[in-house]
Amino acid sequence: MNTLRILAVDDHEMTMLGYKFILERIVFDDHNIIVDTATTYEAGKQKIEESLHSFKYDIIFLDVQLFPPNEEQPHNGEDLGILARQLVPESKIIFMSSFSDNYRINSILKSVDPDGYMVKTDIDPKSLEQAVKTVTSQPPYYSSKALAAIRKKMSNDISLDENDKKILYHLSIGTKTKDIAEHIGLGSSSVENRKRHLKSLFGTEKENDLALILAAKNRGFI
Amino acid sequence: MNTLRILAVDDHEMTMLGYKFILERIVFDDHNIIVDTATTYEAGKQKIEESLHSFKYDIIFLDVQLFPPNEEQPHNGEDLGILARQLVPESKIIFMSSFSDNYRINSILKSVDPDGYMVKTDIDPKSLEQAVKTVTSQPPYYSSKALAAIRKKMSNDISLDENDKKILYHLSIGTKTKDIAEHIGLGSSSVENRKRHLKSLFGTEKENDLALILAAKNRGFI
DNA sequence: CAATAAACCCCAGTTTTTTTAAGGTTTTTA
DNA sequence: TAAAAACCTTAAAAAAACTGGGGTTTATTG
Repeated sequence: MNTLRILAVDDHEMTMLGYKFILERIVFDDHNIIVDTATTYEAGKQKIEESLHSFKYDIIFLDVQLFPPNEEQPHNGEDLGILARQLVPESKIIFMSSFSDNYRINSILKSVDPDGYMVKTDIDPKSLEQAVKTVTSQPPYYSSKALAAIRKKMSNDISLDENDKKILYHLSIGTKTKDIAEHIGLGSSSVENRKRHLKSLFGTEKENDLALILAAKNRGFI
Repeated sequence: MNTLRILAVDDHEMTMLGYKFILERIVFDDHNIIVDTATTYEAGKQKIEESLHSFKYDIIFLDVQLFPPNEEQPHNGEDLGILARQLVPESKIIFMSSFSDNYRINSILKSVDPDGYMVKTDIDPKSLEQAVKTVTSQPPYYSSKALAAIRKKMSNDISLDENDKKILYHLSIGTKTKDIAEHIGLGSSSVENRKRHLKSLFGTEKENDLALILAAKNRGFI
């Protein structure tokens, strides 16, 4: 009878409890599942550090958004994921995110390369169980909506450099062109040129920024 | 009692029969599953065209390799997929491939964007059933090894243009540098430059082509 | 509604990147 | 051991990207 140790980090106490309840009920070979929980970056970090010298977590569930989306966020789930990868590279990491925000998904898949990614609306007892089992035997596990986003990205051949991606992202959150120029260290006419170029890539020449943003969203870039 | 119509195309008669046997046994709500088969591009094409004016196939399974890998291949599974997409865009297409050849996977995901992709060694009654169900309700379905390849691709931030990809591909199949130059319409010193550039991107400076190829394979480009 | 700011467009000059050709050295192949 | 291919360096040409300026249009805002 082995023990499968899971750490779940989510800022909502109640959803945490839900996860714990479901996860510990999973029947998995002759495994005994124990779930630790944390609701903040700090607490999560501490749990992981403590585990270093005793048991190590087999699976770490991380909420991307560890704060209400207004206040200053010193660290988010992505940071914790990067940290966890360094400290315990053998632990499987599964991200949970409320929105299927492609830009975020893409970014996390690159920075952390988690063993699993679940969009919250896809999460239910069944998918959780599937995630745990898949991740331990043959990762990765991506939930249905995550897969749909990944599919979009894989199926289009537009390749953008970092600056183009940043421009798209900033456009989508309403940053002004002149401020975008500052952010990425380019002159504003360069940004204008790149925007024109992007619009031609996405087939929205002569249209407004909204059309560009929508096209980029459809293709999985934002 | 609905009918779910499936077409399976694979050049091996016996595996075809295996698929048919398994697929028709799937219990799926109150669906009745009927499987048509074909063993060549031509036969597959004909079945699809015939279906246009009667029933249409809900799912089309396609083997990528429709020929023994030596002879001249006028058309392969990928071509048939592209054709099927045009003729019956509402049909779900699932590719089956013997090797988890990343270049091929990437190429098919872009050209056809199938609703499913299964590496043959992943295929068994369970995964077939899973594929059929997932693809009809919330595509896509990617088998375990396909997912692993996709994960590699998503998790690395090297972005190559078409020419670089082609160079990598040709290197991997042993095309000579001077011939590569012809193929992609560049001078040979450009190809040499690009190769140097690629080697630096993949961290194999000053090493031989094999090292580059291996690194590119590991990152999911070939 | 007017005034201001931002966005947009076009141009011309500059910088950077990519391609190319040529000549010589090393490695592979036949 | 020749011949072919690959490789490297260099310098020049070509292409692409960036920049700043000036003028027009569109949005914002007081």
